[in-house]
Amino acid sequence: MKTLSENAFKLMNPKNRSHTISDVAHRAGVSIATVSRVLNGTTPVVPETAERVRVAIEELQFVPRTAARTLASRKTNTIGLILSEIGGAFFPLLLKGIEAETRAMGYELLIHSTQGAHASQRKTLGEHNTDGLLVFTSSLAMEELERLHKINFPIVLMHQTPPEELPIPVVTIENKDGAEKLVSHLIDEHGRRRIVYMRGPVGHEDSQWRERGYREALEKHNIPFAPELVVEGGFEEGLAFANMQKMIQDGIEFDAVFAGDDDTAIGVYRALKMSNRLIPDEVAVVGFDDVQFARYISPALTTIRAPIEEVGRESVRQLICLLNGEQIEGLVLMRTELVIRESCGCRNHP
Amino acid sequence: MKTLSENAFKLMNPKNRSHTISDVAHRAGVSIATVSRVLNGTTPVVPETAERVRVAIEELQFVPRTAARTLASRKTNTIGLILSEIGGAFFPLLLKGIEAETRAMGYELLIHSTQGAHASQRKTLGEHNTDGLLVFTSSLAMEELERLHKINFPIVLMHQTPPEELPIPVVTIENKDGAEKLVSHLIDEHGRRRIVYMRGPVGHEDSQWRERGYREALEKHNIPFAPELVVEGGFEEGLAFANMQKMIQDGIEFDAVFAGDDDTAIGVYRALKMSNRLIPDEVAVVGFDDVQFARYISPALTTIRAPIEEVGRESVRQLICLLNGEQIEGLVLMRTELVIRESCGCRNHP
DNA sequence: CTGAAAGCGCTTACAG
DNA sequence: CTGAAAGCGCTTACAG
Repeated sequence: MKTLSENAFKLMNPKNRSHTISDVAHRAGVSIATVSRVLNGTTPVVPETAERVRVAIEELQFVPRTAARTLASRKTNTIGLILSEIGGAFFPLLLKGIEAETRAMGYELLIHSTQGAHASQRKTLGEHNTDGLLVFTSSLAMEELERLHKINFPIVLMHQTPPEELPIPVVTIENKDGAEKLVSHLIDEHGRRRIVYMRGPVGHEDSQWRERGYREALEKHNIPFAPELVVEGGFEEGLAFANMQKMIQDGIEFDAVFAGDDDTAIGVYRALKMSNRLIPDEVAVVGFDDVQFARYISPALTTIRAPIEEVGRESVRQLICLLNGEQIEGLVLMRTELVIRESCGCRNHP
Repeated sequence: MKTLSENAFKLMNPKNRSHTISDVAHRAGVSIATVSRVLNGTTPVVPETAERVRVAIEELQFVPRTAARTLASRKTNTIGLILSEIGGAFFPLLLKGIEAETRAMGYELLIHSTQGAHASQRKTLGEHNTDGLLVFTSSLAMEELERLHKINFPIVLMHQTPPEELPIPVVTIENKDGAEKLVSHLIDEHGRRRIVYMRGPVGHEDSQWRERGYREALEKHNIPFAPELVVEGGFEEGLAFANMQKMIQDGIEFDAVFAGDDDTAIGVYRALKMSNRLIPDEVAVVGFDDVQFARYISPALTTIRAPIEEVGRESVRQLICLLNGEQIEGLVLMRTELVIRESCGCRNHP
């Protein structure tokens, strides 16, 4: 019979190092292969033996080293997330969805932002440390994307269509449809006809689709497209403010503004208020995204709700299908939803 | 002389597997030890040899497997971040700081949220996959914290003091000082004397410090503390709204509200507006954090700016000192700053 | 159902 | 400055 102190001694770690699988094997009187089996449940093990192993694991507080597992199994069990900027109002939602689903699927999440100047540094995320990549940025060098695609490395893009020669799956939202609903609402319900579109940065895919939705809404209502009504808002408050102010000074007439996103709407609000134009009476304003502050600004912003968190979850699901060698669809379009508040002219605020 | 196709063939990977260090060694005509040396710069290598190795690495697009490195070197080169919730307005700033600094220091970042029900599952972040942990949540089981501390595993806590028996370093902000400045401003500049404090959840450390600052400001101005003026706001809009409304119905008099954080302030705004009390004329309102929407709500919120991003950066720095075996201070308190806008009664909005 | 052994792809004393 | 070899801590055919 062991005394307590003997037992305590056995539990100590002589080299002051964490225990390994062979410590467990010794303690349970089995081979390391057997320990590995009960750890992974890969092969049946006699119940009593398994129990002994489990007890040993518990007593030694054994946790297998990830690196050793990865090296031996050639699976990292890790998903990499590459994104451009961590700021921004919708980023938390995206990450929340990605984190939750990654965890639920039993994977780890490694994240990298490409903002800052470390782009040219040594490889960050790739085959050497992940099983697959989620890419939410156009700043991942095209050649790197090409290389990864060539070696058949699993990738899922978010909010961005790949070049034709690289058929990489995409998860994104119904930008065009949402924009069309929004602009149609302004026309149908509020009789607006001179509607400004404050677009995002040149080449920004979300913005391009929103512009198409804008144009389609005009067409459907037989309103001619007026080029002077499309101005850059940059998807940011400052530029939106400046350019809105400029339009006003230039005397361009309009009775509504479709801000490219909610941040843009903030700039538009500021410019309109500064020149004493009433929102929504004189100028209706609508945004896109439905970020947190949309309901708090005054008047509360009518906008499109994008299922950002769900985009995150779905991207992970798609990627994991890919990892499992399953065939997946090339494009997942998530539905968007019109959220009516006050800034469009509707008064029925809850 | 090699023909192009011969060369191309050599570059191909027969087993359709990524190249390893020995592929590089063969190609450069050296041992794998030498390749490792030029890779890590650990030992001097003759320049011409090093160059040949570099060329081979480039040609084969060789990237060393992280797992193999980790296993051999016993260093994961990875920092783990454990947090409770990913939502919330200040989370992006925190993560941004952490990510940037982690990257700058040449580490990887593994993140885990403890929200959701996977708490009891197998170990997530620990000695088996990271070199150290950043903990921003009280939900990491105390026993796990104890275990890690016992094996001398590097940990840095954020916004939370450890129990006395676990001297784990902490990085947090000057809550008390900030609150005191804020409340003193209300008293000195705006003559308020019946100031409500809407505190956060019971046991929330940030809230407790803010309450102390509140009390000290009162004391300094010889204003007696009135228990009925401290109510729970829960650090969330909904509860803040409900309890503010209740105070008003109960006929409790007050001329200012120190909302525990900016989210709380939103709820306070809503309740005050609903009962037609003018902000700031009848009731001054101030928040804490200075999240994005603080400047956009109407009237613009006077609040305390907390250097969240810097908290993130500093935590990483502290942790890495710990990893390097350096001694660090037990507590880092980041300074907070008063941001005066309109809701306190000051009109000098930029 | 179980064990002995090879192997995953690196790093790092140890010699030379 | 360089190489041969041991070793990091697991998984996984292969036998039995």
